Amino acid sequence: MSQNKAKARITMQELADIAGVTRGTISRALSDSPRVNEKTKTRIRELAKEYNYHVNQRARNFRLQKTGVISVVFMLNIKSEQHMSDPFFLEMLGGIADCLAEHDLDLFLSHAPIANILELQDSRVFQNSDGVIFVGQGEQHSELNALANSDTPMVVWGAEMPDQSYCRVGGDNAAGGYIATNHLLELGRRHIAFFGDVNLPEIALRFSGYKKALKEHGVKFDPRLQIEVPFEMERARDAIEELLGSRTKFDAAVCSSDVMALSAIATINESGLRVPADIAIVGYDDIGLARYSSPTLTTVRQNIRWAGRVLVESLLSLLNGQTVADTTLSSELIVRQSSGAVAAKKT
Amino acid sequence: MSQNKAKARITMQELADIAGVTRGTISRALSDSPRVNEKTKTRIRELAKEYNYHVNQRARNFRLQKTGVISVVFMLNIKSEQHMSDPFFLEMLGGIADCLAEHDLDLFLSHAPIANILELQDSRVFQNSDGVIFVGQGEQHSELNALANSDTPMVVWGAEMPDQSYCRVGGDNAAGGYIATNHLLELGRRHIAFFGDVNLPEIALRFSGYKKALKEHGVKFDPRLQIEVPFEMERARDAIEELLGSRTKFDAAVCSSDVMALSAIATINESGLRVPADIAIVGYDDIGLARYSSPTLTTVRQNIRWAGRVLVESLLSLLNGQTVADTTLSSELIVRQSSGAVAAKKT
DNA sequence: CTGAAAGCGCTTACAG
DNA sequence: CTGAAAGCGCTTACAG
Repeated sequence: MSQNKAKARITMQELADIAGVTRGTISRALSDSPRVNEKTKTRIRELAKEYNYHVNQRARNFRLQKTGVISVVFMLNIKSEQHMSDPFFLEMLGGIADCLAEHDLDLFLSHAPIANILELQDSRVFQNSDGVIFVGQGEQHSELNALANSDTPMVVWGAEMPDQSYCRVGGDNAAGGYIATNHLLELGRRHIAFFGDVNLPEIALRFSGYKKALKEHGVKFDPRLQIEVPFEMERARDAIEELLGSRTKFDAAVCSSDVMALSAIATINESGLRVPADIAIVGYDDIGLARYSSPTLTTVRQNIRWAGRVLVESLLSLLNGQTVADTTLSSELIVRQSSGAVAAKKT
Repeated sequence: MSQNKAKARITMQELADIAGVTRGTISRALSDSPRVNEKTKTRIRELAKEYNYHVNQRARNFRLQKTGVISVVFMLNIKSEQHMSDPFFLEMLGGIADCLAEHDLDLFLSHAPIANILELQDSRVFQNSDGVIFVGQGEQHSELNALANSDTPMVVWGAEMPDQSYCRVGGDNAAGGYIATNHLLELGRRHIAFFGDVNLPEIALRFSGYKKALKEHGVKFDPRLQIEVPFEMERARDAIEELLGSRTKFDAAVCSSDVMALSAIATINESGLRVPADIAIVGYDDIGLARYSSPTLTTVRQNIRWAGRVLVESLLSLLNGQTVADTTLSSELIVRQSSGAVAAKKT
């Protein structure tokens, strides 16, 4: 803080004057260079402490032409009005932030929904950081490719894509969609809806898993049960209410996120039906709240916090000039009450 | 991105050479200084576009001795293991981020729980930013005072304190505690528990409101019903289970956050009791999820996103050298199902 | 209206 | 082992 008067920050030159050496020596001593005398080092370190001197990191970073900052861009889907406050994003952010902190890196958060990420190229988002983590692909896979091809150090959370130029970390979405659907089929459900926007690559893969499970169980896919439910809560309600009102028969739903599942449960309850007795629900993500909702949520677990760590470590390797392979995190079904496999302890 | 080869970034000097002027003129033209010829300005702007030149914001900020960054420090309570992923924090972060974006400011997020904020003085958190927003006071009111007294530009979300040197924005906690308790009393509840850690200034004020309401209704305060429930979910469950196991009679609870309330509801359900029939619950904050839980949550609304904006605007005024008054946002009771005032549409 | 020059606070090859 | 000097990419008084 430059305005800090009480503990006015001293400059490297000033410390050099006090120590009777040049800035170069101070700089080397404080970065523990082998090329400076141990005695001098010790003396300088002590003086630094005494005068409360600390290297100005901004000047250092500027000189070094690096920022010490990693940008995180959440690819909020504009159409579905997803917010930063979506628990999935926030848990991911937590994992990323913790891991960056361990590496002594700062986190720059890009906020607003982004129409075209290529426009970010000239913004602070890119200029202020050493690399970028994209969470989600939105519908901008080709733009992400373009960025990666222009040598932007970046890593992307999302679905595996053909012709993908960027380093990707993501869940096994096809398997996730499959195990969720399979679980419901094994519980005897036959009219299973799929809630989610299949224009998003991850959701499309889950949808393929859903169809595969149906097929294996000899259940014919009913297109009326594929609902493009948006991630945003209010709009999710509307979509689900519409389905309920349509009288299309369904006894279960595979949702694209836990938030969507919670929204579905609330909407279903209001219509007078019960979860899981009338309609069984499986979520996706296993956000912290999933185990605390009523009923508790059966869901496909993505280890979100760990995913955040993998994203960071992958990016750092990339920045170190290493080649980094994609990572696919396995998907695991967490069985709780909402799918009807476990008896709810009264309700 | 310095590594960006495909669209190699051009420097101001290079653009100056191209334009046949000096850097000074480029600088002035691009910042729309009245001291440069309109024709020259237009020409330079066009060249900038043609050569894809954009002012290096980091050099600019360095030169200007400002960062264009605001730090946000969440005063996570270590004891109660509160996480960044707490929806309250995240919604607050959303409000702050949106408002900062409008002012073209970046957001630096400090992550880890902080034992002593004075130690932050020499970290990047402070060095990398023009000002700091603290969300919560934790138990470090005097340290916050010390920081403010050393001229750190800062603003704090929290409770009004005597001898407070910093600019504060916060809810009306005493009123909030009062209206929550009063609501339950008017519904006929008489054994109302208070869940929360009264060592935190905000919670202490809500607790005073709780006691005031009890007194007005002639209900004697029962210390066994004041439970130091931590914010963290797992630990909240433990505390609530203990109360349930103790057989201390209670028919309602005022909670210190919605997350705590959701935790309480889940715990109560598991014990075989029902909300609100057996135990009525009132939360605090009105997080997004409050209206989607089952039962939906009666809660004391804090307009969190707006609060984020007020924090930012207050800090910016401070940075402009203005004197900024504290802000107390009013508290409003949002009545939903969990308090038993509204009939749940079946359960 | 525009140029020449200093300087923000560091780091690091180059000498010695 | 340490110093003198250049330079990261800008902005802005000071001249003219």
